[in-house]
Amino acid sequence: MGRSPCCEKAHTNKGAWTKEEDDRLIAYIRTHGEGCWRSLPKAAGLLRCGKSCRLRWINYLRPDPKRGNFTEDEDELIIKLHSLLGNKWSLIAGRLPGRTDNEIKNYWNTHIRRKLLNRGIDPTTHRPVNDSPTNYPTTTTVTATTTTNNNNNNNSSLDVTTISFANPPPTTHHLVKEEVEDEPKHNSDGSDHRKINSVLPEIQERCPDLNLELRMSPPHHSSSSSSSSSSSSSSHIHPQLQQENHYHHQLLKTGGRSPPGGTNICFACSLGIENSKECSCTNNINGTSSSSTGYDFLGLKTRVLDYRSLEMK
DNA sequence: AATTACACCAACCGCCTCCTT
DNA sequence: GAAGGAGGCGGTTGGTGTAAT
Repeated sequence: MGRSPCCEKAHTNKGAWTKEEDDRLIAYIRTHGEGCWRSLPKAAGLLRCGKSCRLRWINYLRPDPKRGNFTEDEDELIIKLHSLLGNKWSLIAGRLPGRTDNEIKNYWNTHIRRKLLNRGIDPTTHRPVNDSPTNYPTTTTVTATTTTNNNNNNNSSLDVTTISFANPPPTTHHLVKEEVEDEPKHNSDGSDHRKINSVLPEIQERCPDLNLELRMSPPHHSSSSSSSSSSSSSSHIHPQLQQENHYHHQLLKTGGRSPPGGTNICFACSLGIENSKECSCTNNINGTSSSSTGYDFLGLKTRVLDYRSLEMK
């Protein structure tokens, strides 16, 4: 009946981890690296479930510069991401460097929910609490309207498809209003924020409360002129990588907006699942996947599970 | 000072997805 | 293509600390 348990429950410890257990786990992973969580406890001499080891490592033991209180910027970013992604804590965490899904989930449930309720916003729907749900369905009935534009003067004639997932609600939502008010503050560098912004005015007029507008484009080739700064493939990559840290920092300041150059990525990449089979994006070619160079529709880094790239010291 | 209520968060549980055979 | 295993994810629980009465 049912699944076999992931471990021998009768012979495993539960509850809080002791210092000794932590030390053993750290020592083992430092020596052997992550992976094979099922066999890890036995190999490390731990009476713990493999899942428990994984959770302990990811959430608390792995090297991580960021612990402690969330900043106001992070708050707002989480709210925005949650309005777009829902309870996809791992995806949200992937866009908050140094934060874990569990941490964000807990923080959401204890702080942000209350914060939104105090603002008069339903934390689930991100709409005003007194709005009737019958005015605009929140789930399932997704009306995807697509429009295809042949892009002006590009030789590649990029087809950009805009998909609208939300019905137009009757009232203005103040959360989005905040975003609109914030918008001009961060355009001083002349970067390609307009790629998003050019779409936003109409969207926000139609659907000011929940922006699920996604831009889809054909596979982006390195020679495409969509990247205004450079068209050379390999020489184009490294400067972007060099700017990664800068964008990570800008991310929290801007609340996540398009990077300079406005890289086109596929829908899968935009959701941070660029390695999935849904990915039709050629950013993956030559190992330069969008996880290292791409940005999603918020202009946020699409790298997921950043901790994997952390080196053991 | 004692008791109760509340807030926080680490950890567990079960389901889902992906990968391998 | 099917089955099983392993890892990952989201929801939930339970222990602990703190504030309020």
